[in-house]
Amino acid sequence: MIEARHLRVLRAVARTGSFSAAARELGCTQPAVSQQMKALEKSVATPLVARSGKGMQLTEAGQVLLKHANGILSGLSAAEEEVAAITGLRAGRVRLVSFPTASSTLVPPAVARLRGARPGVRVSLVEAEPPESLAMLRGGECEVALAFRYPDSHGGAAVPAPHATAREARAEATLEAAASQAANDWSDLVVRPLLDDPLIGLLPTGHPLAARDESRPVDLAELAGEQWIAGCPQCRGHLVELCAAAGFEPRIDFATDDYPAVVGLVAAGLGVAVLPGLALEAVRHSGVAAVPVRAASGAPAVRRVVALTLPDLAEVPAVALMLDQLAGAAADR
Amino acid sequence: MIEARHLRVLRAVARTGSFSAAARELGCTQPAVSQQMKALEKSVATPLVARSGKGMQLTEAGQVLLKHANGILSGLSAAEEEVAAITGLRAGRVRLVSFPTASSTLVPPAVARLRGARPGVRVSLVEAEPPESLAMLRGGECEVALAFRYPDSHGGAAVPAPHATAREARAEATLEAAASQAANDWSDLVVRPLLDDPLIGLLPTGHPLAARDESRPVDLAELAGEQWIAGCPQCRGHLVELCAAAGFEPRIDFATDDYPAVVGLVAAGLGVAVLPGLALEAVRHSGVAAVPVRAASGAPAVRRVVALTLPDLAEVPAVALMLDQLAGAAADR
DNA sequence: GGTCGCCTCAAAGGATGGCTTATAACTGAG
DNA sequence: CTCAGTTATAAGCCATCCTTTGAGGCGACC
Repeated sequence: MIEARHLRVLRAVARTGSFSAAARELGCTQPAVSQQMKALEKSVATPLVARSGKGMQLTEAGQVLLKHANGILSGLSAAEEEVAAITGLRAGRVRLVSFPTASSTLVPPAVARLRGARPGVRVSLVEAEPPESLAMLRGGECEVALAFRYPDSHGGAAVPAPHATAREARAEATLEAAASQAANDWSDLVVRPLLDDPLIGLLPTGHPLAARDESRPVDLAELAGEQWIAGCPQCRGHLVELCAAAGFEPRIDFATDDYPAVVGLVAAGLGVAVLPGLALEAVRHSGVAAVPVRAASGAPAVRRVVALTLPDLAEVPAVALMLDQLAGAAADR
Repeated sequence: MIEARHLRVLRAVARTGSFSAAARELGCTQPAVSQQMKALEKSVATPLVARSGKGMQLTEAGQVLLKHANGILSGLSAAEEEVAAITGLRAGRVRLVSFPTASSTLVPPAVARLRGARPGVRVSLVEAEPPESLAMLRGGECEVALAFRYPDSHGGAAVPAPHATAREARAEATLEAAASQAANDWSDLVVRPLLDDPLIGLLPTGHPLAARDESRPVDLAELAGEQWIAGCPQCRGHLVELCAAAGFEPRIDFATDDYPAVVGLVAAGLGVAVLPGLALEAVRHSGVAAVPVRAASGAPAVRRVVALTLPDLAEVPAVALMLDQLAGAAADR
């Protein structure tokens, strides 16, 4: 088997016309060159250099090999160069999958900053909700997935506790999570927390609680008797959990993942709603009152927005930079 | 530094989609593949494969490297193929340098046989006299040189005695040979004897010795009183030596390396000549009598025709085959 | 839920190969 | 003949590579 190292030596020998000079050019000793040439001649089973006293010439086989060596070695250095361009952020690609509210709020400034700092890095964006986006990440269809989860819910721990082995972590997750939520197991992923997105209660402007100071949180229990308008299926599930913790079951008459529709329904006085803060940012919410919501525990209800990637991909500079820019954009709000 | 071995592993991994399958394809164990991939990732300083549970995908850097790997490895195998074609005598080239009388007698059948047996081997022929042809051989301008020497002359031993070191051989040669004949030192070459070319005396048909049985040799001393027509400078020098050994100095009135001219001069009765048998084969020699010549020692006078090559080149199949065919052609006469 | 088969990784041992230093030999020039 | 430059060889050191062995993770199947 011919090795690239052999061809480098052959080229140096051919260029300099001497083993010693080739050794100096290659930064090694002359016997090393001599041995490499001998190894190469053995691997092709034919002499490559012919010596006669002073001078040395390549045999025909040597010339043929040298001709190929030039092309092969230049191809090799081109490959190194191209890879170096990717690692050096002069080139590369990051495919991002985001859920809708993040792609209209967090993603644009992060992508803009990345493109400004590293114009060579191409960023593409696809929208998908968390269960599907994780499948895309694990399936190699993207490098970074934005997702969210509700802390202390059955979706899994936001910050997984350290475990001696993944087996233990898995066993623990099995214990505390339902089988149907195995898709929410992020133990095999790199989780980069971005921000805790506060849940905002939407009330019709005429609602009694809307008259209070808007900065003063509303306890979920205060809305026990209301009619509810729910968002996406996952948000709806979480809402039910939160309300159960607060001691009641919400009466949900409308459910839609179209946030402007939710706002419109609330404004029309058809019920109250709880939406993520990010969702509210992208929607005009005139005609409704927005107030922070406190969970049963007394802490503000939030959903945790995170960026996810595969452990291997976390080492890729462009991916790490994307994560950094997303974290920066999240910190800026 | 990326090595070809790394790329072979990468390609196998990409093709099979699994380290184990790649190991089976490569004929080694799976940890070997794992280590090679790790080494490659270290050498390019970026991850190349991303694993997520079941599947594995190449990272962008991995895809870039794979794209180049295909070209590089195919170039590598093309190089091996082409070199193998040369060593396997399906291709290759032998540049032959010959002195004129051999190129018209020995060379044509030898080349014809070689081309018949190995049509892929290209043979080229250039004519040059021995001192120059040896310089061409040592200078890499040809692979095989045909030359001749006169045994027991000062040109050097026809079959060099074995020496412990080339230094000793050189010292010996220095002792017994004049400095001007250093160019005839063949101790650094591979010498393949082809044939002993008998020297033929040419006499005018009216010459008294021409009337004898043509198969009966003529002693050189019998021609002591003749006028002489000499051939090429080297032949002329040797003639003088032979005559000196026989006890006389030839009277040389004409000297030309044009053998037909020599024959013509002899036929015209302007003198006698001694020509190599090979030279006579290519020249019409009507009008002259050709008789074998015996030297002062009583043995037939001959010149030894040999094929020379460099030790390294003697290992090249095409060169070795050329030498064999030349020896065969010489043996056939 | 448990077992089985497949895949991957990690660690340790042995073997191979590369590089280096040191030495000897050869060539050409002065 | 001596000197400078080059190449080949041998011995020792070290890195690398490959293997074996064991463990853990994952999906499939019972």
